[in-house]
Amino acid sequence: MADDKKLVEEITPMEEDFTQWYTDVCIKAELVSYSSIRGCTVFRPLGYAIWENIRNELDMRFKQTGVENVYLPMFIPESLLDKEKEHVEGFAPEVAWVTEGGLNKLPERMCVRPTSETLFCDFYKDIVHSYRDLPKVYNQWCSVVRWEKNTRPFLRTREFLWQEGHTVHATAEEAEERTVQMLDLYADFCEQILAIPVIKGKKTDKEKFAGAEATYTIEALMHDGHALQSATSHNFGDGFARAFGIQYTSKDNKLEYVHQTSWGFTTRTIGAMIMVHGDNSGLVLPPRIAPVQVVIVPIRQNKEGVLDKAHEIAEKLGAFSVKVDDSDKSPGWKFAEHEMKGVPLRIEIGPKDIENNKCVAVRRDTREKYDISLDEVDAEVAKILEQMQNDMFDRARKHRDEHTYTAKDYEEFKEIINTKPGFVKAMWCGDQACEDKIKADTTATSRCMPFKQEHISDVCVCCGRPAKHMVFWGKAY
RNA sequence: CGAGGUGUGGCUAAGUUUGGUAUAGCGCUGCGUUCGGGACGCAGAGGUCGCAGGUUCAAAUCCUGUCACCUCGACCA
Repeated sequence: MADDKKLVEEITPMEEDFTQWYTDVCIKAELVSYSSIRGCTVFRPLGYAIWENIRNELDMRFKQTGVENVYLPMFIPESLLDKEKEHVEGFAPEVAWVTEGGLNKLPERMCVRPTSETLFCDFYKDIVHSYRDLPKVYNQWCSVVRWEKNTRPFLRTREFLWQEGHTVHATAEEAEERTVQMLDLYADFCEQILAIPVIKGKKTDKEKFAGAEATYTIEALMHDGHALQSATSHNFGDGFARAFGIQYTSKDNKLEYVHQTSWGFTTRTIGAMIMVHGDNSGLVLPPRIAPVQVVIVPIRQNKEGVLDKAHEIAEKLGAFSVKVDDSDKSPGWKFAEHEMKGVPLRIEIGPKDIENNKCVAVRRDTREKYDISLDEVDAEVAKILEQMQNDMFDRARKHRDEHTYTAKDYEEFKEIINTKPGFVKAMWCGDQACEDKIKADTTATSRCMPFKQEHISDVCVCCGRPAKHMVFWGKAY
């Protein structure tokens, strides 16, 4: 009983206080630490390793679609940021400015990039001249700074890591194709690797990116029923091209403006992963993204042969990322520790097992135990991890579906949004006034107009006028 | 920026009302015994009580000022 008490003291149960649970997991699983820089966190090895795995997998997928990586400066002169009106208005409230260099005041202040559209545009205007120069499909991995007032680990920090892809194309069709292609790529990645089911759709004008013609998004539902935008892909049309003068000569010798896109995926999605899969013992990592997939805990490790056997098993599991925990902590301590850190599979090996030529494997998500013969440990582990990955996705999808409701009229809408955490599907007339009213009345926002439209009713859930779109609504992070 | 709250070893706190040797638990170091769900014994290390003034024989404690951080709102990946 005393042991149980200690366990619950470590992490606040999510039923009690989801926000506190989330913070506890981030800190106690050693994903991040608060730093002495307000609003910025330190990525500790586990947190950064997750990001590295995300980056490696995404980068590989990008490159398969023709993406090339570049790196642009982190400073943007004010005059450059000012060139696209909507864009600068969208970002102005949250940029950090550099006003001095060395001992001298700068002639023009520069911001630390909050996003790099303007820099890419400034660059593209110099290197794009002919239709032969197109398309350019560039991406950069970097950090950006947005001077947020309220911050939370992963979800909102003043500096965060991301990738930002910026492309230029000859035609509007090609740009649109790329925008959707990258959204699909993000969605597949989230579902296959992070085991997070997502809704693909288009943002309303109110919610779209500052300066974009259209913004596409993938939206996920967290365990507490809040929505989280997990990646976005924007089609800029030729708006930025006109502001920055990015023109090329076409095959028939006409001067044309390029069409552009940008798309981004951030460390925020690590927060999504925590909030979709985690439980009261801590983090639960999908096997395909876990930095350590299998941890081997020797029992009575000082006894002759036990550690050797543990390392022997690790060697047999060479196809996976395996760690033998031979620290001098007690086995019980190790169990709790690795559960907190979300290691998908634990293998226990002790003298009794060695006698029987077996080991015990325990799944992190269900705590299901398996007796595995040492002769087929690699095949069995592969099977369990595969099953776990699939089960995690299925569970998350089931949770989302069970927390997705439909509303036909405003009373029903308000009732659901205020009492049942989750998505609400409802029709919308297309007028921003209704979005504003809904937000004022309920704090819910339009998450997206899903590609898979459904007909729920003929009229807008808010004003009763003829409906144009079915919208996913929800309270968002 | 608006409203609340908190600053005492690495962490969590007690002590502040009523001034009088700086406390506890966890963690950390060493040695030994343990080991199938957060083990135990013994011995140690570690703090100018957020900062600056002031009152006093004496300040973590009282007074003045200041800084930092947290939570909740409005804004946002």
